[in-house]
Parts: sequence; C-alpha cells; structure tokens
Amino acid sequence: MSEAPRFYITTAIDYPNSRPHIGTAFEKIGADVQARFQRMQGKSVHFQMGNDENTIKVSQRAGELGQDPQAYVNDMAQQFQAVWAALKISNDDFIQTTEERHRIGCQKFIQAVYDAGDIYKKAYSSQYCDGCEEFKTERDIVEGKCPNHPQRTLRVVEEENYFFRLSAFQDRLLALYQSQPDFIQPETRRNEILSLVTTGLQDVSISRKGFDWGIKVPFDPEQTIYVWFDALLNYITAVGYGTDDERFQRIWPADFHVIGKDITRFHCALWPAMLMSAKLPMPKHVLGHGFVYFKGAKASKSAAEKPRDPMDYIAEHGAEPFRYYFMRECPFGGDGNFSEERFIEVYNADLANNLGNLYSRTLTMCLKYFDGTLTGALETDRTAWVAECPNFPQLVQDLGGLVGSFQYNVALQKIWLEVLDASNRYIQATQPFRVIKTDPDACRVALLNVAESMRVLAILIKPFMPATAERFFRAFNWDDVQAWETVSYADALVRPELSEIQVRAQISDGKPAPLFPKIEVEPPATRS
RNA sequence: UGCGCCGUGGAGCAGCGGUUAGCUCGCCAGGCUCAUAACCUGGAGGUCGCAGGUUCGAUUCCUGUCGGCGCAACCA
Repeated sequence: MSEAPRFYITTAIDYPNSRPHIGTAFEKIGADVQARFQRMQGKSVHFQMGNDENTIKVSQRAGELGQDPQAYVNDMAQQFQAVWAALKISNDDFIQTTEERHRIGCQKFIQAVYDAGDIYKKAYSSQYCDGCEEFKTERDIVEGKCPNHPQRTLRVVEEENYFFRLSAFQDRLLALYQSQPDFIQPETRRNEILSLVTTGLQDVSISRKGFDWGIKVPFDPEQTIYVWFDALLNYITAVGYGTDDERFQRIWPADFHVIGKDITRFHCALWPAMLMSAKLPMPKHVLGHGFVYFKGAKASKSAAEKPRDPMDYIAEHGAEPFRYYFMRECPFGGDGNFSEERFIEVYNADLANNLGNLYSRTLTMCLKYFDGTLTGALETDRTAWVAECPNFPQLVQDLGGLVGSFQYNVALQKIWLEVLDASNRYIQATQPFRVIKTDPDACRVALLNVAESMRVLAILIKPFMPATAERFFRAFNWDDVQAWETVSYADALVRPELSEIQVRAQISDGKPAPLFPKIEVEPPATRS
C-alpha cells in the first residue's frame, strides 16, 4: 500500500514567561498556512508546536507568583493553546518540555553526544549579576555594571560546566550548506550563517550547576541541561526519539523548522551539529521568518501604543481577518508592521469591500432572481468567467508554488488581483442584474459562472482563512459532488459535474449576512 | 563597533539591468444599481534619498554619503 508522503513542520517553542504576543502569533500562522496547504496537497502532515519550560526564568517567574513551577507552566501551556486554538492553528501536537517523553529523549540524546566525545567539562569563569541571577558577557556589561542593576556590583563566579564541541563541526556544517543549498531560507539568512560559520564557531556551554528546575545531565546529576541543548531537542522528542523509535523513524527528519530570524544560528549551526554528533538525519529546511513591528503611534489620543494581546484583535474582528492581515501585509521572510489603522484599511478594502461583498451580491442575485436554485448547470459553459482571468491553469500552478515557498503575501495579492477582481469584472461585464429583465437565461448562466469563481476562491484561500473558505464553498451545494475536506489546489481547475446549483448559505430576512461587516472608522456623523 | 535592512507619486508597500515604474488607500470625473455608500471605467499625482562609478542603457549592479531602523549567542 502506498503511503501519503510525509511532511513534518515545526515552529519554535515559546518561553511561557508571559502570554503569547502578536509576534509569536505571526510565526504560528505562517506555519499553519503551510501545514494546511500541504494537507490539501495530500501530504500526511505532522505540525508540531510547544512551550519551552525548562528555563531558570520560568521557575523564577513561578516563584514570584508563589506558584509551583510545574503548575505554573501547565497553566501557561493551557493559555498558549487557547490562543492558538482561537487563531485556528491546526497543530497536531503540543509538547511541554517538562514532559517525560522530552526528558527521556533529551537524556538519551545528550548521552549519545557525550559518548561520541563531543562534550567535555571546563571551568567557566565570568561576571555574575545577583540581580539577574545570570552570567554576563563582556558585551552585556556597561561601565563595569549590569545595565539592569546598576546599583549592584558584579562578582566573578567560577563554575564547572559541560561544553559542546561546536567548533569541531565547522567543515561539516559548511559541507551541509553546500550540499543542501536551500537548507537555510531565505537567502539573506543563509548568507549570514555562512559568514558566521566561516568566521569560526566557539564551543557552547550546555549545562548549569545547582539548579533544581530542568533536566539532569545523565552522566552528572549535579548539572542541569541548559537552554538550547534542551529546547532544540523538542523537535525529535515530540515525535518519539527515545520513547517510540518506530514513530521517530517514520516522521523525522523535519521538512521545515519555522523560526524567527534571530535564532537562525541555533537552528542552522548548533542544531545540525548536534544531530551530526548523535548521528541523526538532518532537517531539510530552516526558515527564518521576519519580525512584526508596531508602527509608532500617531500623535493622537492613543498615545502609548504597546503590543496588545492577540486575543483582543481576534475577539474584536475574528481570527480570519487577523490571519489575513499578517499573511497579506507582512512578507513572511522579511519584516512587517502592524498598526490598527492599517489593519482596518486592509480589512475594509480586501475583506469587506471585495471578498465579502462578492459573496453578498452573488447570493442575493441567486435568491432574488432564481429562488436560490439555478438549473441546467451541466448544459452551460461554465468557463466564461475565466475569460476575465487569463491563463487560469498557469495561475493556479503559480499560486501553489508561491504558497509552498512561503511567499504568502505575493500569493494573496495574486488571488485578489487576478481571481477576485476578475469575478467582480465578470459581473460588471455580463450584468446579470440587468439581463434578468430581458434574458433570464443569460442571467442564469452568468450567475452559474460566478458561483464557480466562488468555488475556486474558496479553494485558493483555504490555507489562509479556513472558515471563510468553507463558507464560500458551502454557499452552494458543491459539497454534493466534491468533498471540502479533501479539495486540493488542483481541484480549482476541475469544475464538478453538478446539474443544479443551489444556495446553501445561511439566509436571514432573504439576505445573506455580511461575511465581514465593514469597520466604521468615522464616528456616526450626527449623534443628536 | 560588528552584521543586516530600509529610504519609489499625499499615506502604506511591490518591483527590478532595457518597451508608457506597478498595487492598496486617499483624491477627481464618469458608469452601474445585484451588493456591506459596494462594484466597474478613466484621470491627476513620482527626475524611484544624495553624489559618483560600471554599462550601449540603472529605480534595478558597485562605491561613497546623508537619514531611519533591526539584530548582535541564549525574546517570535
């Protein structure tokens, strides 16, 4: 039996120091779009997310709140997952690094690297800030003081830690980048890593002494595994490394690690080196996405603009516009901006006036003129609308390529410009609202064609706005002959054999409810 | 200081060695009336930060410069 090709995609795991913010949401949405797209293409997708809990700061934070660390991280994990669920993130799994499966895999891994001879013990001496409870590097220190605690004096603390021999992997890493040219994406990130690794790598400290919280080094219980040697491993422990080898063999390696550009070095240099040492296969791609910045607040009443909880926007306008905004406005590989004004502008222009309006006008005409049932669909040429959309098959193929390569903003612009606008132009050209009076048949044919364009749109936007896409699709009875759950991009080209098209959308007072009610910026003109 | 990014019509962004520099919003004029005052057509508006260089030709490549910004080993 032939198995569906596998596709394993991960996001970075997050520190649960505070609630998820808009920037982390950007990463999850971008990965989710890819996961959904790959599922549409028939892949057997595993989409992995999680929280990074074995950090000193987490236990400190719990202490501040007077909570047990485990209870604290469990609660945070619930909160994170609630946000991701509200954003319709379709992850298949969510790992907490305090879970047993992670601890077991982690210890197995570090033991393997130790046995391979790539871990050694070394005395580490550095300035230590009691305020931060952290070692400070030369660069951190300003005028001999910790910038966070200028009143305190730094003291030199010496400690024995384990180090990973990262420096020894320079040649092997460069060979990796050579043999897998698209390992690091996008190009600018690749160039950065290339120069970093070419310049030379230092060994990294991978353990700390004297902390209760965290995973013990198996060959030295006095030491706790520190940050990256713990966090990165979630990508393999989550899929069975150390606990379910059969599953691990099946799913690993990852097709994509989707991460923020600031941590590309850990994923592109440290991580592959770790895997090489443990003799595990390399992931196929690492994608370092850009950041989302908040546009400086305009000199208006809303003075101090600070990152709002993503939940605020989701609750106000729905998850789908939120997803659309980021995917359309922020090139995934580069940086983007968020501002409320821009959000409203994009929402009104693209969603309310275009997408939502097409939905309303089409359904209304079908109901008004034909009672919602258009017969004789098989006899008509339901390709005419494509005349407004030249080279349609090529377009669909291009779109698949764009989405598959994370060029979401380009893909969405193309869909709007070349499919949605074409649909509106088609209505203008055929004027069903006018010919209904003189030639009802011409009107019927025109509406059948618009219904078809809506089906196409539904498929094309499915990875980005799953719920909206489904409403578009189910606005008519396409589901009778084509299962929504299994449509692929290629199905956009296939016009289902359906003899009669019926409106199935929710109707109240003879009208479909607006999909995206326009956001009014101006206060009501006169209030008297 | 090191690394990287940006500077394109009023605003926000695309673009990229070569026909009339695109898109969204805003503005102006017209059309239409099915629709969420929406949709369609047309228009005004840019010497593509500045100065050099490479080239038959640069917004697009190189150098310098001014201005804005991000990152810098454990914050997406």
